Amino acid sequence: MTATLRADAARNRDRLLATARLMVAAGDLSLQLNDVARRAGMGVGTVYRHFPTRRALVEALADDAFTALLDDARAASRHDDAWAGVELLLRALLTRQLAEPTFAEIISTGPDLDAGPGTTAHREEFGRLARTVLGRARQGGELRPGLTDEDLHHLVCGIVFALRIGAEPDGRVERYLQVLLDGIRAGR
Amino acid sequence: MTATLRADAARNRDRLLATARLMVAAGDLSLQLNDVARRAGMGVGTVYRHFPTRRALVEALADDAFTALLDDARAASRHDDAWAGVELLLRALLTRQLAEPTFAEIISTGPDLDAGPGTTAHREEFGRLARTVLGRARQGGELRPGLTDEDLHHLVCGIVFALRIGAEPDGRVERYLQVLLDGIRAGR
Amino acid sequence: MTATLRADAARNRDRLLATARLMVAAGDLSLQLNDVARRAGMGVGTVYRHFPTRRALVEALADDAFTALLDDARAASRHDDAWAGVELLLRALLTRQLAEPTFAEIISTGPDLDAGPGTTAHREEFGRLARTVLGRARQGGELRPGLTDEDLHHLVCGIVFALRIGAEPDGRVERYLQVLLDGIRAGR
Amino acid sequence: MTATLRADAARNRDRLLATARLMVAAGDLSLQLNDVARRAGMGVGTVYRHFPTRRALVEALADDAFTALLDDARAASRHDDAWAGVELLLRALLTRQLAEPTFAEIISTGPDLDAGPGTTAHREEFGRLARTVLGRARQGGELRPGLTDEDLHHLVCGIVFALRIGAEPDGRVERYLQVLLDGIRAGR
DNA sequence: AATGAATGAGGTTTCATTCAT
DNA sequence: GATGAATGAAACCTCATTCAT
Repeated sequence: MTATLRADAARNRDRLLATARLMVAAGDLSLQLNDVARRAGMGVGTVYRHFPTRRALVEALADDAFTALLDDARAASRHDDAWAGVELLLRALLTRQLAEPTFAEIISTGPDLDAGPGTTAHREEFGRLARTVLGRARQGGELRPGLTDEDLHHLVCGIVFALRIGAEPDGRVERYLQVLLDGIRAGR
Repeated sequence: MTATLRADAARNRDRLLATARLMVAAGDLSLQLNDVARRAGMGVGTVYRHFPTRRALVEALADDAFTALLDDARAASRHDDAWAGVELLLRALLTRQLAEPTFAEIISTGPDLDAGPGTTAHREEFGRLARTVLGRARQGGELRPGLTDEDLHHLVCGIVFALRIGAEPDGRVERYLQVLLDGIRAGR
Repeated sequence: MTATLRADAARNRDRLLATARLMVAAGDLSLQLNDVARRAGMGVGTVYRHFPTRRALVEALADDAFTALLDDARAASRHDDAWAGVELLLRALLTRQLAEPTFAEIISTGPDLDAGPGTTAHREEFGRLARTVLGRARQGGELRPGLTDEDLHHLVCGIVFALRIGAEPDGRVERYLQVLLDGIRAGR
Repeated sequence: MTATLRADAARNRDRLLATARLMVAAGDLSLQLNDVARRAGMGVGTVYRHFPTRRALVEALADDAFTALLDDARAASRHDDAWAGVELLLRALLTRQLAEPTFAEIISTGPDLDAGPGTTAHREEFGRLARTVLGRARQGGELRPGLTDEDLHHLVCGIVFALRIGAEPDGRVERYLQVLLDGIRAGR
């Protein structure tokens, strides 16, 4: 009984997430809960039960991307070459945002703001991994002095923003990323 | 006669702009027209007469900054040293946005979107000046190859975005700007 | 479950229609939706949910009258005497409009104009029935030649208009109707 | 001095009337004073000075038609044949309204309603003339008994309304007028 | 747990009229 | 007399959220 209900609920949740993902993919980042409900063919109440807030829905949508980023970051932290690690880390932070706009919304926001526990945990874990990766590069003198971990985080988010403006031709991603990497590399 | 009347209208317009500026300074970028009216102590109709649209108000607020930027850009285009010109240009584009968030909103948006004629003219003029400045640097081989004028425009807007995230301590502006300048400079 | 809920919604809809009918009866044909909401003691949103447009409300109000007219027209089309059928038809078209001003509004308007599907269907059905009734009279040579179905429709609406002007004493309805009937009858 | 001013004022008044006539001819019967002012290239205040009310403007626009109708009515009253007089009168009442929609608005309204003195005088004069014309026909037994002067007035306005509905092909005016004339003629 | 109708605050917009200049 | 900016009530409509069923 309860089991069946839970299965139903889980199915609903999945359907909601799928619908929301479609909307985001279609360029609708507003994710108004009424809207999501209608397109998912459910009552608004159901949506509010699963995601009491737009933010909660966004975090749920972003979760996979965040998890994937953590994997990337772990790989980066295990890389032999410190600078290669930095490059892997930043590239991952960049491309995960590009692939999932809701994740960009979450990650380019300060840590506070009524985030769910999962998001907060993810964020902290990412902070730790980034510290590792960037710390190695700093110790090796490969990272331009004066740049904090937050600086790099923000700069990558800035690149994401830059890429969102205007059309999306050619190799902008790679081009902008190289600009950033060259800009943050120590020395000359 | 008409002059005096217009003086009144101009005074109202100025008061509206001042009120709106206060709101922006207080962090309220939404600039809802009825809100502006209430805070300025005027009837809604008056606001709508002067600024039929939020966009119109934003453009009016941004106009001074845009004009100032054009001056900066002209100065940059006259600078003896090509690279110094680039630096002046980008620094101006950055700091004018930081000083006036409404200007950032206008300038980080594509050229189309129902912009007023003044804004469009400004934008075109800026495009010309930027072409001059960046063209010189390109010819001198000082600019990283492959970067278009638009790329640089977008990258600066990205830096603005990066700076808006999180608190605003220390010399972040200078730091990020240097990262950008180093990243876009040609060669080694 | 859903049934009960819908019962509620239906009750609200009915209350709205009743309120609107009172307003019309009181001579207020403007039927502004916020007004209706206030008088019905409901939120505006509720009204807009049921009737997204003044037009939708008017059509709903007119619907009963329209249905009744169709019954009348069917009866007229089955009458043995062709001319009696014409008289029944026109009298019904006249009196239904007098009884329900919103119906007069709908029926005296061209067929196009964003009408709901119900209204359009009614209108078409009425057109068919009228064609039958008037066709019989024409074939029997009882209808003044040269008058189209539309002419008669318009003339009846004109009589409605004539009756709306000035006070409403005596037997004006009957008097004007007889003028019309004599005017459209063939021959001498 | 005052003379010059008056000349100016008169010119303004004429320009306003001309503008309003254009608007009416273009199908805009709303005649919002703001609108008229803008199109006439004058301040609203000027319009309000000349025509304190939409109604005042409408009456001014209708005045010529009303005067012309009085001439027609006088001619009708002098006609040898009583019934021909009736026909002239009603035809004039009909066609003057068709030619000048503002006149239709005035004449199809009850006599009271804050009408200006000119309009009231016109209306009374028309009433007298109509009484003469129709009285003669009644005495000759040519007018269907039971029809009052007001009835005929209203019926003609009804025909105007009927003609306004739908497109305007062929000889609708003549057709509807004949229906009316046959309908109101006495006997069989 | 699911539903979706109801809510109503609050935004945008129009317009007839006034009144300072 | 002429001007037209100012007014603000009031219409219109949307939307996030609640809650009865």
